[in-house]
Amino acid sequence: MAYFVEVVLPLPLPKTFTYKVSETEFAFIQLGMRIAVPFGKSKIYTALAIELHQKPPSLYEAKEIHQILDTQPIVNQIQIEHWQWISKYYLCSIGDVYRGAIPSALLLESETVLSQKADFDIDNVALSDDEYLVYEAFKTQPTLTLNEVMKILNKKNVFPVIQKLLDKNVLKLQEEVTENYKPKLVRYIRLSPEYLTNDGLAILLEKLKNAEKQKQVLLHYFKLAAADKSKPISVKKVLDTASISQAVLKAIIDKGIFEEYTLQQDRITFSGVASKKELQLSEAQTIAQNEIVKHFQSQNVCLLHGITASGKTEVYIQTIATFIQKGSQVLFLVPEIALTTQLVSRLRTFFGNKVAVFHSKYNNNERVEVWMQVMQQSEKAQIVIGTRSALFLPFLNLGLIIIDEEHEQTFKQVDPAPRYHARDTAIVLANLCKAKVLLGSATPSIETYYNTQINKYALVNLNKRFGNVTLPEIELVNLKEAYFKKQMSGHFSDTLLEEINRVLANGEQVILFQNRRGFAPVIECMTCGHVPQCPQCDVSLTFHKFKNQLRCHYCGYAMAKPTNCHSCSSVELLTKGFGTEQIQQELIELLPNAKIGRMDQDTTRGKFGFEKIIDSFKNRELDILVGTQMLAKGLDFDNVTLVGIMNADNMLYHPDFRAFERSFQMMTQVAGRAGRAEKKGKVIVQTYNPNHTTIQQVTHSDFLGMYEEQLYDRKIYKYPPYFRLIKLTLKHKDFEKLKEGSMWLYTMLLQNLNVPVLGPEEPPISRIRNEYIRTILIKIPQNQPLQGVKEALLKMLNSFDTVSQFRSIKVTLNVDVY
DNA sequence: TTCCCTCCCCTC
DNA sequence: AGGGGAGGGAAG
Repeated sequence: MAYFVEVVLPLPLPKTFTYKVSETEFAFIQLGMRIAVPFGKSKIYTALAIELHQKPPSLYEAKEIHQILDTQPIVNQIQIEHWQWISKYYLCSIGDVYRGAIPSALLLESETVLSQKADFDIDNVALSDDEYLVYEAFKTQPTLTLNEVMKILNKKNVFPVIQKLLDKNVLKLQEEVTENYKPKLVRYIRLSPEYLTNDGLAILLEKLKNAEKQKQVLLHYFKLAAADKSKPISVKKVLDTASISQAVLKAIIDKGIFEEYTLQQDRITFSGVASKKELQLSEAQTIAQNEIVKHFQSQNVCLLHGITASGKTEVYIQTIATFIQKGSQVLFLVPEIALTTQLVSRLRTFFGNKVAVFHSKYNNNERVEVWMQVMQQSEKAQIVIGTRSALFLPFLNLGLIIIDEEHEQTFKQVDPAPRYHARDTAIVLANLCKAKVLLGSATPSIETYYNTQINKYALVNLNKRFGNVTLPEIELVNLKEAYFKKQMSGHFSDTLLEEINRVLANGEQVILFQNRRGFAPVIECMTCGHVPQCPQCDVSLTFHKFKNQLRCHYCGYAMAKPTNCHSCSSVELLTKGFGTEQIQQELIELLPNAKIGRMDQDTTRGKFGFEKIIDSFKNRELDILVGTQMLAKGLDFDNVTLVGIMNADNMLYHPDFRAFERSFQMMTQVAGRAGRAEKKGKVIVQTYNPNHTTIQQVTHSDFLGMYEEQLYDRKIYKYPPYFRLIKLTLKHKDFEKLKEGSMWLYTMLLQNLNVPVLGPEEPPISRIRNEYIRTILIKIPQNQPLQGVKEALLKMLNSFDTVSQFRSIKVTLNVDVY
């Protein structure tokens, strides 16, 4: 009887693959275990077992597996089902999902490594020519890979030679697959047991009479031990907190006074202790929380629409508590890593050590640790706070998923596949786990709000700001008028400057919002109008003042800032537009006494870059914080009473059906940073279009007005929630071929799909890294079966692939493009 | 993704 | 003729 295992490979391949296993292996393997398999000529991949069967494949001979890597499944059945849904819905391969879902430390690397046996004696053995060549190679290097052997022997099939060398005891095979994950070991010291008594102590002091430095170590150790009796004392801590050298410590350990020992440590630890503080909900919060609980009896998804600073977090915490009591796991998704820090400390105040964090800035080993804790349903990871990828953790007992700032576009993955939306994918996961989903936002997305209106999701409103702080007053400044009347200094209107001065004089803080990083986007020649372009992409180069460079944000191309125009040699070059860097620069000149910080992608690189800026602003080391949209995301600053939006218009006129919705969300969110705690806030919006409906809606906090208006537009212009969108992106180096191919595909789709198809369109950036780009947009009406259209689409793409001249055009699919 | 094969172009 | 690079197909 033959036995087989069906596996998923971490590659973008549409199929699963069949491997042969022995009867013992067949009995041992459980679905969800990792299995190393040979694939292709020489590579070994970490595959995942998803089916066991006894049907021999008819068209080929199945290869044997290489090795079973686990003793327990590391992926559960719910996950596999979830992945299959993702792959089907978002039109990608399950291998893509697998690769994106698993921490890469669990995907082992393969490389067959040969090394020479130490005890081999050449005189006793006769070697053939080939064998001798391999033997010789070890004189120049300690190890050889299979590929290197192939090169040395200049042939493909080197296995017979290697086998002979193994038989003749010339070489050995090293472990081909190495586990990447390494537990972290920490060195600790403790006093040797014989000195633990009072007598012992006296002897000890006597012993160290002449070793002043070592006595210091001892005393310091006692001090640390007294500070926290239960905590072990690490070598690092001793060295860090006292001026003691490694050598002194080593000496005292060598004397037998201290013992050294190591413990495996969790990489992710939190300082500070949980104070089981009672949560005080306001009346409005209590009502909202009760409503949520009530809705969860009949519905699986509930939207908490709470205005900025209404205290949604307290409601979340209270809701989490009800699930924690039942012993369920809770997943808390946030749009940005940056938001985890504040949130973690708040949640830990109530749930102590039950809170774990998972996001992409964690390194591989840290991620594996959280993965394992979730898998073992460890208490340490009963609540997981994470960004979208935390959805893929191996939950088995998930009770609740919270998605904070539900409207954020960062929940949608753009590249690489799987291009999933975390909110929608979470709802599917919750269904598989029989869990509930709580969405929260001050500015819900049109789609989500629509779903509450058709009773697909429940809706709970929270309309009062916490502590009854009133909403900030919003003042519009007409830029056109201000420039005309010369009431501007640089990019600052007099109104804004006056307010900044007033607020600073009160000892309060200011946030300035400019949704563009860098100094100035482009450099233009005053004489001929020439703007330097990227040689590989269809974009203007961005000026970065700090490095005095022109850079392409798409391919990374960089050049020194030219001193004269490359087109006409004029030296009159002018910067156009402005970013956060320039705002900061102007402020320094306008307000030389103010301390000004900047928060954008450029200043928040690194693991703790973000925290540093946030903390110094919180601690009032900074008076003014200039930043991009990062500022808009649920951060709490209790001393900010003024928010300035430098230019409301550049968001408004994005060529995107969501432009108004997004502008509303962003401005409302930024405005919400003003006036927390007891202080009333003020917001100043500088714009060329003070009468624009969206800006008026922001000014009057008119979410419903925005919703109704946008919904109407969406219906008329065929956009979500009335139509589902699939965007096809076609890329090729040859402009003509791409043009022809995209037209061909467009025509095919239009004729066969029976739904609106737009395109083929040249996107605003029509060339990146020397590849031309075209897009096609498919709009699927609500009443049309989605899967049917998707299947037809895949069929069209298949026939596109059979046309030989188009085959080399790369097509990517983005379902529910955001 | 990786590898191998084929085809084509360029150089010797 | 031979080497090198690009493009296409297959992998169990």
